[in-house]
Amino acid sequence: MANTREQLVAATKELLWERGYEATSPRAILEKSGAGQGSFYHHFSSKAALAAAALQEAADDMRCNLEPILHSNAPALQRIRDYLTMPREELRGCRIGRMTHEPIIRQDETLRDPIVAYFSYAEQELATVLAEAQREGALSENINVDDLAATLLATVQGGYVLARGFQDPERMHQAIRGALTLIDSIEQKKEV
Amino acid sequence: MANTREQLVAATKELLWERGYEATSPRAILEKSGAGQGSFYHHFSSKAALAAAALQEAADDMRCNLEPILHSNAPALQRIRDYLTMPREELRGCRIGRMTHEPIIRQDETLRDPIVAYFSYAEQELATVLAEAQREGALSENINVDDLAATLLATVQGGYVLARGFQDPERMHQAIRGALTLIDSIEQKKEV
DNA sequence: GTCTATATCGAGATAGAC
DNA sequence: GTCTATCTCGATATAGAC
Repeated sequence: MANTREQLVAATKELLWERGYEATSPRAILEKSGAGQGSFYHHFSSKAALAAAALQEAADDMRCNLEPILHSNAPALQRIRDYLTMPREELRGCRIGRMTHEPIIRQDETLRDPIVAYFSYAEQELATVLAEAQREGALSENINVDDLAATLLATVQGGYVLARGFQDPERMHQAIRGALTLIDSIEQKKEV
Repeated sequence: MANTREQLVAATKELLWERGYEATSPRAILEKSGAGQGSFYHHFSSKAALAAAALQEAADDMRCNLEPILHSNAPALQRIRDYLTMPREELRGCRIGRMTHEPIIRQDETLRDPIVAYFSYAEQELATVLAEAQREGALSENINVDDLAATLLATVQGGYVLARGFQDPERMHQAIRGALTLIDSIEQKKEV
């Protein structure tokens, strides 16, 4: 079947999310995907190659989730709030962010590429929307939008870390609420 | 030697920081510590037990680093800034935070305990200092200090994630700068 | 393209001598 | 308390038939 390959990738996406790279064995991938031993190494040269394909897909998925939120019709600062409050699987962690501490990604460029690509995209997009907010007069021109974009991204990533650490989704919500409060505080209200 | 145990723990602390739990093998611990096979299982019943001891020490170390910064003579909000800008090994990641995505911590309470303890301590301390800032008149009473404490902690944890993802320490600094800007923006200056 | 068999290696732990 | 020998298992990959 031509889509055995797809099933391998799909299974790997799930397992990488749940367990990370180190803890995901070819055996587990075969079981989850229903594929056989031979198929694995026919379609991919190694576990790392399969993981790279899976991570690439995961990053693409995440971009697709982000895109409509940051490009809606809402005022720019509202889109930032929408980003912060979009639904997340707090306890599963970020599919991309959770990979950053795996030893492998320091050695294997192809595995780090999707991570860099996603984070670059997200930071860039957030910064763009923040710049729009400045043009709309909702945000002071003194704010460095690149820095703030990084802060927002970090808050979300750190929110996952806290939620995982405490095994409690509320911990991420708390961090997000704090960020929302800060956004509220610096918003420049229009005269009425 | 009585301190073979200590050397096992010290080596494990390093390896956990560098590679995490899954990727740290007993073999590597033995090599790094210079201890022998027998010593390992004499002093500890399992890899998990040794890791728990090592994590506990790491968490204690981190508390010791935090304590003087958050209890200095500086004004409360300055102590918050000092926390944000304290030196960090950006590319190594957080010894505690990096563990949160390891599958094992969902099952093993003894491994999650030091994580929960450290994060609880940090959030609590940050919230206390923020409340002091409110009493000093530097911070609006409208701010929920628990939420903001979580946000700051998350920013640092997320900063590590970004720095690791990009393999670039500057990414954490960027996130921190954004947070500092937000703190500046909400600070209530005293009349002169 | 997929299957089964097989190979190599290291992980994690135990046993019993010293 | 430490050593060496040993055990079992799974991770990762290869080989060659179908």
